[in-house]
Amino acid sequence: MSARQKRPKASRDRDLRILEASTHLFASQGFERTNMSQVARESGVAVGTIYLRYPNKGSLLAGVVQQLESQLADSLTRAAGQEIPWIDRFPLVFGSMMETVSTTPEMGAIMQLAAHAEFKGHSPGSIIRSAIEQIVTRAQSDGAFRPDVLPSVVAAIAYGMVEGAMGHMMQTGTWPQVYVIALADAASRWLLAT
Amino acid sequence: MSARQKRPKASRDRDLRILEASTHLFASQGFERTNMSQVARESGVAVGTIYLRYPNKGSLLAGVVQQLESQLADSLTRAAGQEIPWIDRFPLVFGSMMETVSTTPEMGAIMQLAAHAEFKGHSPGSIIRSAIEQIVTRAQSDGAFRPDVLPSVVAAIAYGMVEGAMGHMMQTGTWPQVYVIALADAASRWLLAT
Amino acid sequence: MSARQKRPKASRDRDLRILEASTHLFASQGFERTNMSQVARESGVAVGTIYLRYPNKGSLLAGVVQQLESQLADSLTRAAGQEIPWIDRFPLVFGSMMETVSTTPEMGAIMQLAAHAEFKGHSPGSIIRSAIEQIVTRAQSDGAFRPDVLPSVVAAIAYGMVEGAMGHMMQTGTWPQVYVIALADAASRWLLAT
Amino acid sequence: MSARQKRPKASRDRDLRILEASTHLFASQGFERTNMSQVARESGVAVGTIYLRYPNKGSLLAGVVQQLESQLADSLTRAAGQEIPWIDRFPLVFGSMMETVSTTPEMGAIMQLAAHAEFKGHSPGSIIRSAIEQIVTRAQSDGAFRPDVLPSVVAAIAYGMVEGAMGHMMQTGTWPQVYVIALADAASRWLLAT
DNA sequence: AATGAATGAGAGTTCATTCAT
DNA sequence: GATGAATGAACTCTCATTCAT
Repeated sequence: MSARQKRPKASRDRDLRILEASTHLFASQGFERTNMSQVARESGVAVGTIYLRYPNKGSLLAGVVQQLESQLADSLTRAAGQEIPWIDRFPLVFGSMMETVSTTPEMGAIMQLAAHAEFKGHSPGSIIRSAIEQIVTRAQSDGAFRPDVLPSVVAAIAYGMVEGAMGHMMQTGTWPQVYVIALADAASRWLLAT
Repeated sequence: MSARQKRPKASRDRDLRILEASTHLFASQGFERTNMSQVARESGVAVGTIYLRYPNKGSLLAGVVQQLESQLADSLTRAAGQEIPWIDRFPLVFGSMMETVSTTPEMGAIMQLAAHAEFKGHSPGSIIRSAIEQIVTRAQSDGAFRPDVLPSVVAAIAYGMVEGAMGHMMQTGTWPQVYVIALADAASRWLLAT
Repeated sequence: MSARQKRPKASRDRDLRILEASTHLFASQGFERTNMSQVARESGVAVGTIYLRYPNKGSLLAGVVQQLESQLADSLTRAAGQEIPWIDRFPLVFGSMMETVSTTPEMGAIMQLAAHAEFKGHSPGSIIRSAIEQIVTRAQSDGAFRPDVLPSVVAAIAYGMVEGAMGHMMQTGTWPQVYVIALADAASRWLLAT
Repeated sequence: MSARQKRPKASRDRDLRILEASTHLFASQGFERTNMSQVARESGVAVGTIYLRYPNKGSLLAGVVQQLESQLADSLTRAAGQEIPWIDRFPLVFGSMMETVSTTPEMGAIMQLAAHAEFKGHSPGSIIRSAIEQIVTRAQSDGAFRPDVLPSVVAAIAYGMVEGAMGHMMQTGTWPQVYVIALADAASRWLLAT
């Protein structure tokens, strides 16, 4: 048992360290200014080891982006799943996102870099947009949201709203709550069935 | 007089050709994959000539971004200045933006690259956000918009909405009008004074 | 006895598989483009196992070259040993060489790579040249060949003739028999005692 | 005049220095062990400058090979053009080749490396073979050579003879004259019309 | 004896920038 | 002002070799 697990564990540790270091470096320096030697140094592995997991620099970024997007999509879906009136759910949903972003400062920066990555089948932001789309669809079938809006278009615009708020927040340092209120306000008036 | 003007004219032509070529190349290939020789070749000038106007590659991108943002901000401000009820102005405002973007295909791509540029005093998107902010402020003082929303926050979120729509449109190829309707709908319900 | 032989047999199998795979890969891709992982994969052994037999990549190539040269030298010596008039022996000798080369397509390619190998005591081609030299010496002492030619020089030049023919044949795809006739013709006139 | 020639001259000097250094390095170390930094250092130019003339390492070797082959083909053609009986021309022809090779020690080594190069339309050795082929054809039409041998096949085999002699000479250090005599002897008996 | 994950030095190539013309 | 040949630091990626298991 210990023999069977020792290698995989060390291996997973390495993987995590590589991903962490990449996230940090890509976020703080951007894609091009980050080089593989830096990632190796910060991960505590050799350059070649990174190439054992990721065939090239672009796919390393893809890994980072996917991980962060999944994380954000999860917190989003969780917040949207609570059984309380939607008018009260909105602040929680947007709050969870803004909070995830403020507590994971890399997230905002990484989202911007997505264009570089080699995404195998999904483009940047698509994981999150798809999560939003599902939430909207369900809310419509529950009769909570207006039926005359297209979930995919709502998802695209709502994702943009959050990104816009995120960007401004990170630039100005404004208190997140301000955006949560504004976002929840906008979304309620826009989407709730009357 | 003619002597004084002849050169400046040729000079301005050169400037424009450099900016056009850069816009095209940055948009289609991204920042890093575009090199100064390409820009020189497409502009019909020598590499050194570009360096007479722009101290480095980053500031060339900054010039491109600034030009495009100003263009977008102009069309936005013009559309928002028409003296018709706001409920009818919204489709025009968003329509003008979406149209500018669809007819200037470089615009969407360039916006994404902004992170690389050396901006002297204003960060990417700020020209547009600032235009929106002015429009909102004026609409509030006219009594047309709810007074209880912060113009700067509205500007950030609204800018995001358009970006989100733009991105989705460019990815899926959906007809712009779909987004214009959705954006105008969302904005009216969110912002108009009741 | 069976216990003592079982392992050696498996071991010899492994050796052969490594040599076969190397021959194939070196011949088709060249020395530098062939890497040890490929050899390991095609041999069905681990990388480390190859290093148990061959201290480094160069000596692996040396092994391959030596094996092929010995094979060619054998067929040469066998053909030259037949008890028929030399005038009839020449076509057989050159025919056997050209045939060995055409039926072992790796041979030609491998000969070219020899420069890279770490040869312990004999340089590329020397096995074959030495076989030719012996044949010439014997033919001279039998009174069949002119006595006024230096066997070592004849060997060098004759080896080159075959190589030249081989190279041309592989490049142009000409029928081997054409070269066999030419080679036998040249050699008879050059070497036979009158 | 001086203004028009100054740059090209400096440029041609550079080209020559690059070619010289490459020839020397490829010959003494082989293709893979020679790296572009070494070539740059020995040429007295920057690495990038080499890439201004040759798009990659392979084409640099191609340039070297072509230059040397042309040189050898020239000396060959010149020697074969003298108006003396063929029986006396052979020693001169082979002598010129062996001499070119002994005085240009890189030549032998470079010939072996040819496989790596990117040849635009002609494969290694083909320049020389083609020169030999022309000589044979003319000698046949002059009635000096036997008409029943194929010039292209003779060229391939004769080229091999010289290569074999060259290789042996360089390995054993034997006096070139020994090979010249043997080669001329072999060629006369093989090719001359009786 | 056999394995194969890990290593890291070293390679070829690019390209922003300079400056003599 | 305009040019573009020259520069060389810096990058990503490869792969022979090792050694703990």
